Amino acid sequence: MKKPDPLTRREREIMDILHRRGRATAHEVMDDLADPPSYSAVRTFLRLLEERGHVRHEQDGPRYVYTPTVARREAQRSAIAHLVDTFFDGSVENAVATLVESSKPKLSAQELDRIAALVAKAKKEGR
Amino acid sequence: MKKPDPLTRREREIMDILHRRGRATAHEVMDDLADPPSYSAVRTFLRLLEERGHVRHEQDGPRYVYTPTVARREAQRSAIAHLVDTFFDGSVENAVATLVESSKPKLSAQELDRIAALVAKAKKEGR
DNA sequence: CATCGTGTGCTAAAGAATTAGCATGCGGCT
DNA sequence: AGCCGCATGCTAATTCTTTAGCACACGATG
Repeated sequence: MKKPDPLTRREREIMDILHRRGRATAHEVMDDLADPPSYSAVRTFLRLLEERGHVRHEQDGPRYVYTPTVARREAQRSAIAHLVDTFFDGSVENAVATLVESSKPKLSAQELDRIAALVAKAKKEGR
Repeated sequence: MKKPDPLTRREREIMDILHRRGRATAHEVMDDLADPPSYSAVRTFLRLLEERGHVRHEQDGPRYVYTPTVARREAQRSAIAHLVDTFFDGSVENAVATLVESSKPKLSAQELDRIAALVAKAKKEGR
């Protein structure tokens, strides 16, 4: 069972940064915040997030480096599931369509080929 | 110019519901909330969201029906952009891969064909 | 070995979000 | 007409977020 434990605005922002970077110190998180509060405040959030199990830290020399506890793969999956459900009426097809069409910079021929290959592979495996 | 005007937790939840449903009354929004507050509170949020331009209402008989002001297409695009940036390192290709692989129920052969067609079309147009 | 720089932990004040309650209006029914 | 049901608008209190400040530890440096 999961307990959603909803994140607040700042917490969400910080988690997004950690997901984007994979791992980060308090300073790095702060640098990535659009409208950062004090260093002290950032650290408080990281500590809180750790207490609630969203984040873990490891010591790197004198400082802490934080990483999300949820595996990247899992985080990706659930983010995508939420997106498809919320904005695409559950239709993966529509989501892919928008993804491919509205991506910028435009996808290169190579990328499109790789995507096509991947779709073909899914089809083969699907039967 | 855009002003982010960050949404709070409840506001985000409510906007998500509106995006999912397209349009909804206060009661319907409330029904979709996992852990709903009072009807009164829900209405307050809708009023606030309207004041800040996220939502508009039209009168339907005796009651208000709310819809997001941002066009669905736009909302989809920006949600996707954020997702790709946050969880896929900017790689549309990776996002599509995860989308196709981890979708459940699994995509049907028909759906995969349509996706392939759409990728092919993008390729043709891209040159 | 004192001092400075850079790290952490904790705490409490300031501010924003979240919530419920009350007043009010309108239409239908008896 | 009076009353009930259901809608809205507004406001104020509570609760949770968000923030900064202070105390302390450790290593490097002069």
